[in-house]
Amino acid sequence: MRLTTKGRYAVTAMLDLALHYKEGPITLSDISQRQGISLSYLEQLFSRLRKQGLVDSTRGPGGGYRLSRDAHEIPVADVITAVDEKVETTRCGGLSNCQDDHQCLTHELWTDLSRQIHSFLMGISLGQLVENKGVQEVAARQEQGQAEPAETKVDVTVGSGA
Amino acid sequence: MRLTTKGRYAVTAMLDLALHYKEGPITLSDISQRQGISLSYLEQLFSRLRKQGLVDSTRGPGGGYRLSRDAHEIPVADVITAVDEKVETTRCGGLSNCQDDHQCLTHELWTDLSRQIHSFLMGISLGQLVENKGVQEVAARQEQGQAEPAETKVDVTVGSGA
DNA sequence: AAATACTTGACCAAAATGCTTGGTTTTGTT
DNA sequence: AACAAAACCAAGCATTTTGGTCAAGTATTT
Repeated sequence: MRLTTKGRYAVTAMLDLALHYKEGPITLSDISQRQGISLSYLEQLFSRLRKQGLVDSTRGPGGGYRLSRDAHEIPVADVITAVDEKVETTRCGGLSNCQDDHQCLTHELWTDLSRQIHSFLMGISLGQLVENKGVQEVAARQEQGQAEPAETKVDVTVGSGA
Repeated sequence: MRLTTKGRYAVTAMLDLALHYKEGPITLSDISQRQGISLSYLEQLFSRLRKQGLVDSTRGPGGGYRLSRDAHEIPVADVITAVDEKVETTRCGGLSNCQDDHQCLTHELWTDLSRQIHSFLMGISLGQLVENKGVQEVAARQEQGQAEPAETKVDVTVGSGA
């Protein structure tokens, strides 16, 4: 599980898509302007995202991209793994290159961690991010504006709030 | 929070250090041979790790590196952030470059996620990884060898096994 | 037909990666 | 004192990845 700027671009673009879900197909030009990502780089990213079935595309005038399913059904992990090709160059992958136990063991420790990170990101959907932030926005507006009924307060702390 | 191969090398090396904690100072040559990482690359990484106070060094013959504190006191997040320089080129970081709400909002969504990942990795220590794997090793040996009392069976599935 | 907008592929400069080389210091050992 | 083992340091280099440009398509709607 890698997490580079490339993945960030992809997640950002997908979040943009989630935010404008109701407006029908969104063009890459729109995303490019709103998020400050070059159009052609977006094209590369969305080529991958489409092949992974995360987005649907509509061609022709009025066309664009749409999330293939509800934002809550799209884990962040899927977006990230879609854009960076799996070149998981594990040193002792195919070959039995590990003489002593140590190399294999440490390697396993890493993959163990990697697996944990992956399943953590599988548990976070685009929908959750949007919702969390949406709730926060509303809460902030309520605090600034006037004290609305505080029943809508929701615990949105997913991590441990560092 | 980035998560690249560079961070992986660092974590792997630190895990190696944790595993051989009792043997006194560990030389980079040892780590290089065991983990298959080039010596000079290790030097670069450990320069950062030392400056961040994660390891102590001893020079001269018989010298080497040691974890500066117990492996349980070293979160994985610290190791990773130590080695990749913070070039967090946030587009609308210092400048008020965000015209419309959308750009800022999506940006916030990303940093929100990034924060969650960071705090998640703050919750995992090198010691935990070693311990988890240690338990697994023991369990595996018990299964392979002979049916020992099954009370020692422990659920070590931390992720969801993706 | 024409405009729109996705698709594909080649290509490219800049940056990061992982490593090499060649030192210098420090320090224990002989 | 001489030597060797190790940490330290810095310049440079080949490769890959990033992020992007350019150009030539193809499909769809108006």
